[in-house]
Amino acid sequence: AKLAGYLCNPSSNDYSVERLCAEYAVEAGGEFEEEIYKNTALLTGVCDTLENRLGESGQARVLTDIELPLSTVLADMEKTGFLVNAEGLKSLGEELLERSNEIKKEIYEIAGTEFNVNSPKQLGEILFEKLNIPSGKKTKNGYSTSADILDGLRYDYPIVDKVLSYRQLTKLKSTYCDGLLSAVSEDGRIHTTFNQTEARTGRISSLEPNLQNIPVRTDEGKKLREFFIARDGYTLCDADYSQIELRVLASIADDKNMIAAFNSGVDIHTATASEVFGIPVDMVLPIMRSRAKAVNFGIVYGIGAFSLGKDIGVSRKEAQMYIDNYLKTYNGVARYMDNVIMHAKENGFVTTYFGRRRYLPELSSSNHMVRSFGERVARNAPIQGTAADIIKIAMVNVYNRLKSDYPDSKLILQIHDELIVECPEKDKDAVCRLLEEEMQNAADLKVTLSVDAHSGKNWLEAKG
DNA sequence: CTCCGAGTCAGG
DNA sequence: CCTGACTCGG
Repeated sequence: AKLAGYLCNPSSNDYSVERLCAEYAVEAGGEFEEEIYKNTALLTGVCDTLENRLGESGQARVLTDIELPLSTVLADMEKTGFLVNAEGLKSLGEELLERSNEIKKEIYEIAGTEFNVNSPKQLGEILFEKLNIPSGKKTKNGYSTSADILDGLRYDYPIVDKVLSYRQLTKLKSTYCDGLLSAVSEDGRIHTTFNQTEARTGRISSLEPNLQNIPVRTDEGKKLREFFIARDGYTLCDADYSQIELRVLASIADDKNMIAAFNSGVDIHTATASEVFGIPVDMVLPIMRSRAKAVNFGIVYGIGAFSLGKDIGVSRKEAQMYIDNYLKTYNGVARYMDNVIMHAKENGFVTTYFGRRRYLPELSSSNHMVRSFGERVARNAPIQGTAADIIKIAMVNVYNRLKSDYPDSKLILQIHDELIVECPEKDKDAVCRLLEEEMQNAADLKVTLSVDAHSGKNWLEAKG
């Protein structure tokens, strides 16, 4: 009932039978001697209603073929958990504490006073009032001290550089070293909880602890992944989709140029730059690729010139020019983006390739901000949601094949476009091939899905 | 002591 | 665009 309720309205936040009965006007009817009989009647009634709704909205298969079988897979993943090297986490935590304390002292010296660096309020006062560093005003209660503001000041003001370093170290220490350590169970493993009815796009989320946001982008953060390990005699196999969301976009927009770009085998951002700037692939400069990459991301997110300009540090006007050129190159994407909003305004919802819905009441708001938000979501949700559907299908298929062919191998984690299996060492190559095959074949799109799989004794190594 | 919003930052 | 955790401060 909960999963059916989620599919009927993924924007809700309570799928209890009680709440569902209220939402869909289900009543038990008659008198009941005991509470449990009444609850059973309500549950039966609400299941009938939801089943009908799913049939009418074309989501019956999303429930029966994706979400219900997935729930078993997720339960098994939670139960299995991920083995960690707790000693390693602990000593890294101690090292981070020492280093952050050093930096904290240096910050106090430059500031000429001791204060709580972790308090944005106090930090803002020190930096932008006491030290008169130019501020890029913002926030309700004062100055913004966020990384994107401080980043532009770090080379001119040593204290800013130190604050950013301090923040990085304390983040790693508190959220990851301490946070993960407190989540290690008796068996030495971390058992996250997967929430299957939280994300409005159809993704799953991970909490207590969140294993879907373990650092990877910085070298400092990456080290953490060495402490996520396979048990003795076992290996980790890690497989991830390459550019799944852009491939989904190329396919559902049926954009001939973007499909050709993927089929060319050239790195997609380089290929995009080559198309947009009208130059050969080998003439693409790093800055051009970087711009093209930002636009590719921006398009997937449904963002406009304002956010894009802010992201890549150019004017709104210049950003608009990039977007215009991009949409001229990928005119199928342009057509798709218009159509999806038209459809959404007509029907009040958008759908993924597999029929999953998201309702968008924001589109009929009289508030421009709210409406624009609705339009960005309308552009993004089908893409993000289709990618989520695809990896869910892959997970169910991987789970079934492992269970029959490699019963000692276990799926242990999903991170939106990535799957991790812990398998006996001798099976690692076969399991990598299995992952690649099932992930690639999870959906038949107009662009082939590309998957890279690697193995290793720890997560960092298995990432390849 | 608990709760909550805001700010910040980790991932996709 | 989609999430979750930690910290501060009320």
